[in-house]
Amino acid sequence: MEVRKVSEAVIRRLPKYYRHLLILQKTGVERISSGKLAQQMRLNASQVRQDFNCFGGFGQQGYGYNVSTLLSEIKNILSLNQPYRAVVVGAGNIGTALANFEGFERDSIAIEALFDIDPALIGSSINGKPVLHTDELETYIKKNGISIGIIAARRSAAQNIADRMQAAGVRGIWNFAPMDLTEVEVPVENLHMTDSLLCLCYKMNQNNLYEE
Amino acid sequence: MEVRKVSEAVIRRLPKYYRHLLILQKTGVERISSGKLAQQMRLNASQVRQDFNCFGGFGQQGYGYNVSTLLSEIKNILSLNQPYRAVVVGAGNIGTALANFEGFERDSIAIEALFDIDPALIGSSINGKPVLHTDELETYIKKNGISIGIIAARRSAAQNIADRMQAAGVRGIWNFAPMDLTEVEVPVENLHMTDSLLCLCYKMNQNNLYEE
DNA sequence: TAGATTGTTAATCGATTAACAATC
DNA sequence: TAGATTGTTAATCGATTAACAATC
Repeated sequence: MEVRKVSEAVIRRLPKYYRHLLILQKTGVERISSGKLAQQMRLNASQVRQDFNCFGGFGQQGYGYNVSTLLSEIKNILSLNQPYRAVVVGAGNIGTALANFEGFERDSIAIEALFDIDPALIGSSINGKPVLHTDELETYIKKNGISIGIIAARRSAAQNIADRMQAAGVRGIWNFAPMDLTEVEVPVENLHMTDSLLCLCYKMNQNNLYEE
Repeated sequence: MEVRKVSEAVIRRLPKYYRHLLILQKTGVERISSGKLAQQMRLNASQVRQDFNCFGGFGQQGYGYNVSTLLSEIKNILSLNQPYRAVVVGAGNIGTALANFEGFERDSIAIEALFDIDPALIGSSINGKPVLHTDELETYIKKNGISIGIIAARRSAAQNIADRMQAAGVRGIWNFAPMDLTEVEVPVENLHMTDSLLCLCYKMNQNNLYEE
């Protein structure tokens, strides 16, 4: 299975396929054609086939795709067959919400600890996860084989945290701080909540009909 | 200022311009060229000019763009010159984080109440915002002129909530539930946190160099 | 005026969609 | 075998980038 440059657009669709296939499997659907899948997900059948063929052909002419096979292939493409250990820096609203959220566990992504500089928080725990002083970040990452660093701190601290996470050896950074990190070699996924909300404000005031 | 179909890609860049210009203004920068702005934001100068020209020309040949003017134009494009009242359905992790988050207020977006069906939560308040029973959703939206509905409930409830929000008159929906809403006429912005995390997992396992 | 930089048209690049031969 | 549907190539569409005349 030879993987070439996969476009960002394709990558962003992968979790959607994954989600949808999980539902299909749970519903007991055994096979699905690109046409049906496209219809359900509001995509184009050609696009679905093109997407899958970025990673090799998982289908069978005249039959379609076996849901379980496809699901496990996509799970594999997303590298969800290995566990991930994560830490969150910033035990504020977002950090707390993430620590309380159980949904990542299905994908074997476990938040193991939080870090903050607020003395009132240090030593406490959130959903059973310890809140430690940010000074201990590097040591903890190294000692516990943490591969994902989550930045849920204020903007002004984000770059420094990213640098330190990277130096300590994380393999990826999930950034909630509303800024673009620079000089980071590991992959960064930004999740800027406010940006999304502002896009909504924009769209709310366009008189375009939102009905493709 | 004649506005034609603005592409999704352009729309998604608008909040980033807004954010960056806010910083420039705060730093006391008075004017900026498309070239400089592009460099700072890691975009292309032509792209920057094209983007702005979707909405009319805000610049001046030989000078560039006045930061304050440009900022206020973009603020205007994003329709941030009006206040928005919002409610959140689902007073779980995400709902609580949103209610506690003060960052939206700068943009005059105020979360006024939360809704849930858990009797243990109803009657309480989060960051001064009441948690009400979801049965009261429609009444509240109508009575208080709520324009944004935020869905932070579980997947299985999301479509129903969306339908009810829309019927009650919200002008836009911000959806955190991991599913695609259907039959909604008002604009919907999806924010699927898990999708973003899964994209990170994908990228963490590609041996591409992430260094454009 | 000369230099800088926009607004805008044209060229390029990439992603989506269509078409169809291969084949289960 | 006939029908269905993939994998894949070709066509189309749209977004990004380049180029440059207009003009401050």
